[in-house]
Order: sequence, then structure tokens, then C-alpha cells
Amino acid sequence: MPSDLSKKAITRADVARYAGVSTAVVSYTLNNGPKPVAFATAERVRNAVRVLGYRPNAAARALKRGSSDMIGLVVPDSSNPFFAELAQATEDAAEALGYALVVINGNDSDVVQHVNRLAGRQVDGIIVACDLRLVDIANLTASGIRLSLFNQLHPTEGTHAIGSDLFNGAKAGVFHLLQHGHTHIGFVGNTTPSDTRLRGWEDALREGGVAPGPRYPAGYSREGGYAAGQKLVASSDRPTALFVSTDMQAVGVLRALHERGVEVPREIAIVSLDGTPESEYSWPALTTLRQPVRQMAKDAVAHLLGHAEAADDHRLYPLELVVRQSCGCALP
Amino acid sequence: MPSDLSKKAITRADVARYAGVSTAVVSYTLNNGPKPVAFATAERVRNAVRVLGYRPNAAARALKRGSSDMIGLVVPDSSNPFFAELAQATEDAAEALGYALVVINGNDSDVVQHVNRLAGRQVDGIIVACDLRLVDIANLTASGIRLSLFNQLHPTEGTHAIGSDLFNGAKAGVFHLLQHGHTHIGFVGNTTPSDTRLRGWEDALREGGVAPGPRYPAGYSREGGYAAGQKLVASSDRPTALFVSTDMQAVGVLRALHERGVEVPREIAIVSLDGTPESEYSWPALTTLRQPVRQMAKDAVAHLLGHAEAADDHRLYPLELVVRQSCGCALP
DNA sequence: ATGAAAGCGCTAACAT
DNA sequence: ATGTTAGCGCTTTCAT
Repeated sequence: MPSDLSKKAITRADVARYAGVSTAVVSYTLNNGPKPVAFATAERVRNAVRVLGYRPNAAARALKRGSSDMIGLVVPDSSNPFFAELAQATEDAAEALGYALVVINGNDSDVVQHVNRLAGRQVDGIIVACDLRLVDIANLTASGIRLSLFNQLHPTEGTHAIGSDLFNGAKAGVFHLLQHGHTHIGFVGNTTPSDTRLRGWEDALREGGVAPGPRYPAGYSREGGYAAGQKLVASSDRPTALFVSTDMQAVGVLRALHERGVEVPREIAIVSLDGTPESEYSWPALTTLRQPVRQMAKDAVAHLLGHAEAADDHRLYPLELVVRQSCGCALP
Repeated sequence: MPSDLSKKAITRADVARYAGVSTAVVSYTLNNGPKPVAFATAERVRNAVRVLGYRPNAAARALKRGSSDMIGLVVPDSSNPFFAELAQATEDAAEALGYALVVINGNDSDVVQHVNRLAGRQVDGIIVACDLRLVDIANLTASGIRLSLFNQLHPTEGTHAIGSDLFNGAKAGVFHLLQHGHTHIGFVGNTTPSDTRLRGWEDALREGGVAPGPRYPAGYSREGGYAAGQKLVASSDRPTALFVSTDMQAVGVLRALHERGVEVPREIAIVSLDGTPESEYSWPALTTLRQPVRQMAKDAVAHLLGHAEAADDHRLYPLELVVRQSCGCALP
């Protein structure tokens, strides 16, 4: 058990006593309201706080007010660079508004439980970047939990959802490949027919009048991309270009290509998606579609905390094409 | 203001009423103690909890018990892969013990303030992976905050500190380079004379009877490494091997080398330090010294939560040499 | 085995 | 402008 150092903590009552005021005045001073405090008195209080090293007890405050000045974030894997950036951006946005962030890794199935636990901690809102079934969303919302769905495909009525336009992003990526004259364009990623990026790839090819190239199923990891890349280099039907669902997977693909001495972009051009920092530092650097993660995080936080205009539930953020060496930009 | 959905939250009293017991019994049931509860009664309570969708209020619990079942983590930059892994590992370890993690990015100067704010949130302990002045450590500790210092060089008496053995790690890295016949070995990283890795580099060279090569100052980022790499390729006195302080910086160096067509490891061999996932997926893959981050995080959490044997304050964790293509392992 | 009740530290409505 | 005080929901001692 966490042994406190038998340092009896200083409470607001101590401060009040030291400053010769009531506890209410201490509150008024520290919270700038709701009642005014004479300047001199406020000074005495602030001084007492300083001298005593008083630290307000957030638990008591949260209990009283029913809100904790914390928000929660549930991601599949916070060490994945994309989600790491999301977490950091969310923390920044939250911190700027005086809120702390609790991050939970919910790769396992019990996302709902995690959300519930966060709710029990009286967080003022929860951003969920994990897949959540519609039923669960409904239940959670019904039980009074303020949710914001991140990059999810369930525009549930009444639930805030923010997402980048992966479909059109993927399309733009494939168009870029088409513009560079490619007519044999493969896909790496989740090959489930309903996958947004896969559909974007298909759609772009259809519009471009080009037959779909091979699909290489890959898990969302460097290893997944690597394995897919190994399949690819071993196959007879090698495409001349590849749309890869995430930068991480593309990094894995690159490794497989390097190992076989396949040159990028000369032999195979690559466009991926996410725009994480590592896409800039792979070799060659990846042409990618950047998701405006920071902006999305900021908006999600603003929404949760009520600082957002209404009406913009279900916002779709456009991706930005960043042209680098893996397709479209000459190597130095 | 966070508008609750006017859904009056279910409290323990509601559960008690529904189950036809006292609030105390609900507590006993939910907490497995401190008093026994008849099985049938407990079942009734559990059922009531389920039916009512009761969610214990962590703030109230924290207020009463003086501990929140949360721990804090202060890092310079949670999107840096090394710290992202630390954060994830810490979250895992904390979660396994029923604790949540609050992560704060404290790159700016007010680490002390962040720590204080975390303490106000009644966290049960704080892991600090940012530089903290000795005075501040003393003050913080004196004010009853349970700290664990991560990779810091101030083995303050009485403060728990965990760190990997960067000095000997760096030495081992340089030895590896020496073993491969290199006699002109440069350094990339923090070139402040007191820097641990710099000292390790120097020490190994001295022991190896080899004159120190050039030092390239670099910030802790890919960009920092890139800039250093650009200096390096432009210089006349180009070393044949490089010890780079972190994987991230090494990735930046690699980019600069690629851009100039310098081959690794043929023209320049590289050993870096950290062992982050991206070290495995750079091209060529980096020979690196892996810090046992997950183990360290686990131990730090265990210590903070009192689950650790005493006596092992100030533990130094050995690094593990991972030989890859950037030095010592043939390219495929 | 169960219950009653006293707070934990803070906020804010209601005095003064 | 300042003070008094009633809870917020929970844990736990002390009854029964």
C-alpha cells in the first residue's frame, strides 16, 4: 500500500487559518469567483498558499463538482507513431485548457470496459480511437458518457465523430500514382472489402480505367508491411506501384524491397498514408497523405469540453498529399 | 462547461436500496472487504450493480482514501518513439495493477509545476523522465510526493532512481566498432563534456588506444541527426565509424548519408543506442544498444506502488547489444 | 453478517 | 466582502 510520508497534507482550512479568512474566501480567491474578494485579502490568501505549499486536492474538487478536469483517450497502441502523435496532440490540447489526459491502450477487446473505467474516474470526456460496435456506442452514450469517436466509420446519430477522409485520401494517393504513368498498382493493408482505403484504391483505379493490381493483406505494423513486401518481391505478378495503407506498413515494405535490391521508386513506386514523422526519414522518403492529427485532436478536445460550435458533429478532415521520393520527387 | 446529460448518476446508495442492503455492504462486496459478506447478499449486490449500471465514483473513493489509483509520468516528448514506448510500458504495468496513467509532456521548463499538479491530482506516484534540478527533487520529495527518477543522473539520497547504464552501453557500442577494426570513430549527440554517452565513447577509445574522432553536436531528434550527418559528409576529416547517441539521431544521420550516396556500413559503420522499433526498420538496420525500457517501467511502477523490494533504489540496468547491418552483420 | 454514521477536502448557496 | 455550512459519494470504525 502506498505509504504516505505521514506528512499530513495541507488543506484549504489550513490556508484559511493562516490567512485569517474563511475557507470560502480561499475558494473564491483560488477559483476567481464566484464571489469577489478584496485585493488585499486575496494577496494574503495567495501568500498563505505559497508559504504553506498548499496543493488543492483534485479528488475533493472533482467529487464536489462532478468533473475532474481530465479527459480520457483510448487507442489501440500508443507506441504506434500515429497514435503516439495523437496522444501527444491530445495532451497538448487538453493541457492548454487545464485538463489532464489519461491514456489507455485498448487493443484488446474490452474497449467498453476501459471506457467505463474512465467514466468512473469522472473524466469530462473520452476520445475513442478504437473500433467500437454500434451497440456499445449507444449504451455508453445512454449511460451519460461524453464520447468523441476518432477515425471510426460509425457516424452514430448523436455521437460526436471526427475522422479524416481516408477514402478520398486513398483515392488521391492512387491518382498520384496514375499521374506518374503507373497502370499496375497494388494495394497493401486491410483487404477486407469494406476497408475504406481499399475502396478508395479500387475507386481511383476504376475512375482511371485501370485494372486493379494485386492486394497484399497486412497487419497494421512494420512487421505486417514487411511480410507483405516479402510476398510481393517473391511474386511473379509484381506491380510497378503500390498504395500502402499506413506509413508503418510502408516502412516494412521498403525493408523487404531493400533486402531484395528492388529500387524505389524506379522499380516500384510507393504512396502511403498517415504522414507520421518516420515517413520523412525512411529511405527513400515516403510520398504520403498526411492526416491532420493535431487539428483533429484539438477539435475533438474542444468538442468534448464544449468549446466547439455545435453542428459540426461528424466532421471529415481532408488529407494532404506530401510528395517525396518514393513517388514523384527525384532523389537528391 | 461540460454539460452532463442530466442523467442523475447512480450512486452506491441506489445500489444499496435496490439490493435491500446498507451502503456498507455494497462497499464490502465491491472491495472484497474489509468485512465478509454472505454469498447470497453479495450476489444480490452484484446483480443490482449490473442492473443499475452502477459505476463507482473514483473521485469520492480517492478523496476518502487519499489515493487515486493513478500514477503520473512526465516525459520530454511523448511522441518520441523511446518515450512513447516508455509511456506504453508504464501504462501496461500500471493497468495490470489497476492503476491508470496520466502522461504529461514536460519539455518546457516547468517540470516542477507539472509534478505538483499531478500531485494535486492525488496520483500515487510520479515517474519523471525529464531533467530535474537537485533542489527541485529535494523540495518535491519533502512535500510528500512519491517520485521515481528515470534515466537521470542525480542519484539523490532517498529518491528512487532507475536508469540504464548509458555509460557502459556507449562503451560497449564503441568497443563493437573497435572490434570491427575501426580506428577513426566519431560521435554524434550531446557534446557537453559531462554527457554520459560522450564519456563512454571517450573512455572506450582511450582503453582501445585510439584517438577520439570528430564530435558532431546534435539535438535529440531526427532533424538533429540529419543536420549532424550533413556536417559530417561535408567535412574533410570523415570518420569510418560513428557512435550515435540515439536511434532517432542515427536515422537522421542515415538520411544525410543516403543523400550523398555514402554507403553504410562499407564507408561508415554506425552504432546507436536505445533499441527502439524503428532501429530495426531503418536501412540499413541499426546496430544498437537496447535499453530495457519495459522492464524499467515495470520496476519503476512496482516501486512507486510499494510492490518492490527495498534496497534497490538507484538501480542501473545493463544495455543489450543488438547487432544489425549498420555494423557487424552482413546485408542480405 | 450487516448497518449507522462520521468524515475525506472542496464548492457554492445562503447568510451576514 | 466575507463567513457558515450542507453536502458530493465513498470507506470504515463501531455498533448490533
